Amino acid sequence: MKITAQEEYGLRCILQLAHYPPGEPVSVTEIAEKEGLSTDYVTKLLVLLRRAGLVESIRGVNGGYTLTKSPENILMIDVLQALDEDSFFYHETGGSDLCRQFPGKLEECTHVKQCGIRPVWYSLMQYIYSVFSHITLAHLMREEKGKEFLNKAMEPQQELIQISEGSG
Amino acid sequence: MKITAQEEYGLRCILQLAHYPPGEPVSVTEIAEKEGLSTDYVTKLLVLLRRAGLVESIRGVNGGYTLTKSPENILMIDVLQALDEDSFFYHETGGSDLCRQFPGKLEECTHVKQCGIRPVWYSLMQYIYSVFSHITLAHLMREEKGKEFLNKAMEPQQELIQISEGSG
DNA sequence: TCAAATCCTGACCGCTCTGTCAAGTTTTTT
DNA sequence: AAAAAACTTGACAGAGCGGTCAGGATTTGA
Repeated sequence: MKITAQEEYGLRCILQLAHYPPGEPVSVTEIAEKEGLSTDYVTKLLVLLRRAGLVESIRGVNGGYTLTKSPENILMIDVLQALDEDSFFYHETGGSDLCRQFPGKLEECTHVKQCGIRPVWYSLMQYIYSVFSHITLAHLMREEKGKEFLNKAMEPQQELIQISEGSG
Repeated sequence: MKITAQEEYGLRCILQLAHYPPGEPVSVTEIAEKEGLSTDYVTKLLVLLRRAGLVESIRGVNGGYTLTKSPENILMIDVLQALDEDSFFYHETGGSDLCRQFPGKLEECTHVKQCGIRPVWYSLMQYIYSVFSHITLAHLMREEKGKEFLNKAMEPQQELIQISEGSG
């Protein structure tokens, strides 16, 4: 299980933008310096975020990037999805969609009917999706200042699957 | 965020072994057929599991692989770690270890002192680690038979970080 | 109008991951 | 012994990811 570089670095870049007043564009050069990344790479990441409508660009001298919404209204889930369309937690259903990524070569995935693994992935996926749906850029900024919010965000938001823990 | 192919397929293979009585070796050929994978690939996966001490091999005609412990005593966390040493959730500390994977080029990671992102990764990591530490191969087999156990396994096992959810 | 600052885009290179191939070793059976 | 069934190992090819490069377009300011 891996976090991709695009997710990590892209999230850092958009968080940099959140530190500036709305309407004040921040140049790629500045973000790159602050994060220790190349300007070309930061550009690539911001393009992904722009295509997702999370940031917008202003060209020419004194141009740069700004958020399209206030940090309170930008969800971590949307940022991560913009940076990796095939994220683990981004599968709409608990059905065969989850199997499609690792099909094997059989006509039908061996596990379609009696799979013990898929429900685990699915529950985990739901949980992660829920957590990232409750965290905004504003939360991350508050966390930077030591104002922890995570305990609340990490609480499961729903019943997942019926309990039935018999003896060993 | 991604689940690697090795994690997915390796987990499936060891779960196949769990379906057989202890001491009865299962050949690579048989597992490969059941999962729709090539024998060479299944071999590669089982070697990883063997090196981690989770399965053992018996050579020669009528040989194959068996579990080294009963399914009740094989944890999903150990299987996944055997299949991907660099898993997201397998970082011992919440310190700079988590940053080391995505350092950027600065002398010191920009985020060492005031990082709003790392605490999120760390909390999530702890949660996932905890979940996988409570799920055994026996659980997965019960799940196959429709005896759900997941709700209990998905419950957070500990306080994560101090609550402090102020307004907006 | 020219230079500078800035964003835009696609091609590209190297590395890791995925999965295969090939040659070899061990054990059983006949 | 010889053949067959099985595991062992390392090399390797293709695809995808991570990150760079080069050339172009837009805007501002002198």
